[in-house]
Amino acid sequence: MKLSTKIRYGTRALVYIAAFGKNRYVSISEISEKENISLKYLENIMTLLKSSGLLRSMQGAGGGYYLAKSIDELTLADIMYSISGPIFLVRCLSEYECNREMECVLKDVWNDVNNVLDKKLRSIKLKNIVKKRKRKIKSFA
Amino acid sequence: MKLSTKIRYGTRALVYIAAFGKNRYVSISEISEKENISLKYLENIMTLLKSSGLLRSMQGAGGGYYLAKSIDELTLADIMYSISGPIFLVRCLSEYECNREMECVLKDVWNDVNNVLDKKLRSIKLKNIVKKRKRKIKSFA
DNA sequence: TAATATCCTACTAAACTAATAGGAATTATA
DNA sequence: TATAATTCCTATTAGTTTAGTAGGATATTA
Repeated sequence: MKLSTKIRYGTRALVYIAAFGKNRYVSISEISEKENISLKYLENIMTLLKSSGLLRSMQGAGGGYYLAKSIDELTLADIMYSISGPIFLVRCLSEYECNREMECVLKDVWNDVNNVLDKKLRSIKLKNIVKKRKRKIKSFA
Repeated sequence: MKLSTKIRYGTRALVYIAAFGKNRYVSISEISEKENISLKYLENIMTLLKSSGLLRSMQGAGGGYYLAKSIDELTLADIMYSISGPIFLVRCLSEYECNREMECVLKDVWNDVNNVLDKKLRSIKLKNIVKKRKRKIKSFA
């Protein structure tokens, strides 16, 4: 139940782009430097975020990444699912293969927990995080 | 974000004991057989549950395990924490070592998610699960 | 003393995580 | 038209974690 570095770094990258990438492309090298994340590793992560449609990109000098959707639309759930696939606490919630269904009550229980988690993740939008960030920076000024 | 087999098996074992272990010792071999879990592996798991105080045991022939607390008290959170240690989605929620606190807003965000998850897990008692189980078995009768 | 348990200490194969490496393709600009 | 800056693509790898296995010591009952 630990978040992977991919999810943590990926979220930071998206928050960075959301905060500093208005009307411009943000390069991996910039994010890597400012957020202190290995360039090459971040590359892998950006690829995931792009191929699941959260980011778009522009190649070549002056190029970089930009958000594919509005910051009011993108949620933590989107980010996590893009990077690690949909979250199912137990496999039987997605695939079928349990032969103990008669006796099994835990499926419903885990499903319940899963839903609570999912709902929470969906409720946290990139916009909220960026706002929070601005308030925080201000309070230090 | 998948539950480990230890957590899944451990939970099943506890539910089994809660359901069938009134006023008697339940052996690992019985649980192993009825729940289809490798005996030796289950042994490891039971040790974890015992050493964190959820189970007590009696050695020797006729011995086995029994709940150390009431089924009204034991929650999913207890079970998960006993097996895998306290759940912190990100390390900075437990240990100290982040040098980016000034800019970091994600700590609060993850903490928020963490709390929601924790609260949910604490709300699900072994008693609820056993009740659910009985209802289900009844409905098949 | 035999059978049935837990208890204890190790070992191991497979999968997953967190990177790293090298270069090809694309684009802006000097 | 070079050159620099960028994404894109394909691999490889070291380390960690997971899921399980193995063998025997110790305790208890009958």
